[in-house]
Amino acid sequence: VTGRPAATAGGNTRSRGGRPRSAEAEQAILQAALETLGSEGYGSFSIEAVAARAGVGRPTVYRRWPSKLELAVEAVIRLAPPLIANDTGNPLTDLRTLIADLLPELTSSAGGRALMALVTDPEVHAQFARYLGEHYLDSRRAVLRRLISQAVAAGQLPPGTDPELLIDMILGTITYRWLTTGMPVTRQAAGQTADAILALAAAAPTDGQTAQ
Amino acid sequence: VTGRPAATAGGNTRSRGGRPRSAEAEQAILQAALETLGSEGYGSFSIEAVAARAGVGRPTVYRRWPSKLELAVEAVIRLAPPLIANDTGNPLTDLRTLIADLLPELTSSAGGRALMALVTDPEVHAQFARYLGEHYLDSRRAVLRRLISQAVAAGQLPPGTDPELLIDMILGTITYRWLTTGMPVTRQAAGQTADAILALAAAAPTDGQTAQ
Amino acid sequence: VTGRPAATAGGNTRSRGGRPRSAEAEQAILQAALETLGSEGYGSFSIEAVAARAGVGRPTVYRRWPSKLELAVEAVIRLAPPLIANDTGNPLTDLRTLIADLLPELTSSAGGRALMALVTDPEVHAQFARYLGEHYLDSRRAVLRRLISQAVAAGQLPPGTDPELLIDMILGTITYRWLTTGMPVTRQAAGQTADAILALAAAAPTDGQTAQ
Amino acid sequence: VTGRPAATAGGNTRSRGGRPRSAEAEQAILQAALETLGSEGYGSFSIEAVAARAGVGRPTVYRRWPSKLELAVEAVIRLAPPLIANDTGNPLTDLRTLIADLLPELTSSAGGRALMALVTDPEVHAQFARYLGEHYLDSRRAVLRRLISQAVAAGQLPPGTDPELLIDMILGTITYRWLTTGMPVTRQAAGQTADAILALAAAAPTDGQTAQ
DNA sequence: TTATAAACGAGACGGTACGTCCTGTCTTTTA
DNA sequence: TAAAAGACAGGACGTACCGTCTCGTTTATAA
Repeated sequence: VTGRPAATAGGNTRSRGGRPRSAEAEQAILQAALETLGSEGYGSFSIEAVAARAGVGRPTVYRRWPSKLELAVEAVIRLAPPLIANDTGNPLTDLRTLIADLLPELTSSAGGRALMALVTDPEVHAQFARYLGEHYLDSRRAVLRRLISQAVAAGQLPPGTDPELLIDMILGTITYRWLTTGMPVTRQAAGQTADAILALAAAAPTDGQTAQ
Repeated sequence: VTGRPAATAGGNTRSRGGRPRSAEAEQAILQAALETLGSEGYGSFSIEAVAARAGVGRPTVYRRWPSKLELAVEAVIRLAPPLIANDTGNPLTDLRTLIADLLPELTSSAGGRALMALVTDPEVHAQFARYLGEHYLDSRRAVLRRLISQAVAAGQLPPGTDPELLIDMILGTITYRWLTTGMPVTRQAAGQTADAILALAAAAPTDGQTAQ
Repeated sequence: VTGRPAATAGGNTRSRGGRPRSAEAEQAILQAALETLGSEGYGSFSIEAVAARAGVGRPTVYRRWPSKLELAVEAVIRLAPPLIANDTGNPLTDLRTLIADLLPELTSSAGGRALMALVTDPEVHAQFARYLGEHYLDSRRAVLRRLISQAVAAGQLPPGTDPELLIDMILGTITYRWLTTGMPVTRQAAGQTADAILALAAAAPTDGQTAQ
Repeated sequence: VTGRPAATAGGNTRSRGGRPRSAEAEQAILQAALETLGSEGYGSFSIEAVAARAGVGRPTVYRRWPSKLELAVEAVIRLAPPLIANDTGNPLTDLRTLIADLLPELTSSAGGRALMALVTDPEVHAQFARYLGEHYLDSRRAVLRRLISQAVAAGQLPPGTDPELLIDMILGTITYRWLTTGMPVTRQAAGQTADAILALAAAAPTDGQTAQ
């Protein structure tokens, strides 16, 4: 893998004549892939099944994505809904609410479970962590980072707060609990954990360096 | 799955006659499974390959473990080395050192990567989170919990410290970073992250409730 | 194969001490073998199935018969009913009746089909033709041969009649038809064919040599 | 079995798209099957071995023939050489020569033994007797039937001769002897038996009915 | 317009692994 | 010391997908 997994998209390299690739087929494949991922999991996710569900020949899939891994990544990224924060005027509350909403949805919905399957799969992560970061995670972290900055500016978090560490702590802790206990992530549990971590961050000494 | 995945001998149920199962075969299978997991990853981990590497017939594997999932879990659990903490007299330092040693090894060694593959696989975690917890994770958490209690007793951490939350925060944060960045976990990075989180925990107000 | 396939029977070789072989087991195995042969055919005839049906361990079968071939032969031979001719005073009629009765039973009953499976299996026949002849076929041919001799003595068949050829012609023709058409052998069809061949034999010139 | 065992292309049914089946693969499989049948016998005849010998994937075999039985039948039928009679002007001699040549070859050559294995296997015969007859045996019987008709026309055999019975008698007798004695069928033995039976048939009274 | 080039669905190709069944051998306990 | 029970290494079974490769058809651009 070269860092850019799919030989798809672009659209600009319409080199010479011939029938162009069908946008309908592409959409149907991605949709079918996401549904299959959500219902079967990544382990039982087969190109054969995706092609069949999309009503498409197998080579039509391979023409676009060289392996089921690339396909799965693309499906999740392209079809994921954007992350949007409320704006109540209280950034810390907004952050807390966002987390409490995000994590349950991420660990239970079809697309969310598909994404978690990809993020937590060791083979995927070795090859696609950077790609996933650039095309998916970074933009979502930016939302959280902005809320944290606003909270610092509003005096709700100390000036020395490391936003990256705080993001990883909140998401990492909840995810880790989900992984190791297998219990579903409820809004309440996610909110409580976020609260506890934010409380710790808020109590950090102003002059101290929490930085890593 | 019934919570105890393998029908692999409590050893006591030698009900009636018949040749007993070969302990050598069992050991060879587990060893081969662990090596295969480490070198190939869980995705390309096949019972066929394990049986061949162990010099054993395929049915001999199936007799003990009904699927590759059960086999992989068992191999990791049974062959994992115990978690042992130093005792320098400073529990916080011991904890920091343990984390700085544990995580790099966990995310790079053969057995460690196999374990991470299992813990982070969504299908595994759904079926085996409880089993993994009881047979593997709980005993290891206990070591960390003990160190935290000692640190609280020594006044290094405030009395209200929630040990479970602290453990999840440290392990979760580092694991999450590893998963989302794909970068190897170095001793230094793990140590720094542990330091930062422990500093936050140490700075928490004594009378406040960090509890969840 | 040594000509005497089974290390069984005898009963006299109770050489040294120890638990004697169970006659019940032996009988149960032979009976189970015959039933299995009749219902499944020689192709799907497995030692495993025979042992299970007989309520016996697999090694108990192997201890007596080294392969399923030996077992099948033994089962057919030991459990086959004797061939008994009527005696109406007319040897040709007796012969005709015997054939008309024998062949349908041979090609439809459990034991009969088992025997046919053995006789007509090319691998069996190569290894066991002599053994089968000595222990089974020869004694049955003798009955037919006696009837033919009586018919010759009674002037119903010419003096030059070759009894062996006549037997092979009658049995061979009917068997061959059964094999190549797959149609069940009825009493009527067997009788008609026997009649036609006996008529040919009866019409042979007295002084001529039919001999082979 | 539907009477036509293989879904193996009348060749005309190229209904809808898709890569057509490889004629090379088909030929290689049939050839390999015939060789394996001849050298191993039907009992040890495995699809696995055939596929390997043909240099073909196992599913490629199963795609054409649902079981080893269908494959074996097809291999024998499709690759069998045609039966061709001499024409010396004396039909009875031609018939006698044909039999004396045919039977030894049938019971000793690779393809011949394969065919005998199929014809004499009780499971095969129950399912494929009609199919074998229509696609193989009938055309070969026609050659013999023609010779017999010529012999009748030439006065060498009586007018009432039943050609079917005569064919079954000759082939059945020789085959039966081969099966029950296990001795190889020599030209001489086959010729002598044919002579004896033809002599009986020739001596039948002209006005009598030998018919069945 | 008419080639031409490429995508399309369909499906066969050589393979690999699956999980099951049976083979013939070997232990172990029970009688 | 044989019997029953059952595990052993091995190997074939028939199935499901893999990723690649023809096919015959369809569809746009380029000549």
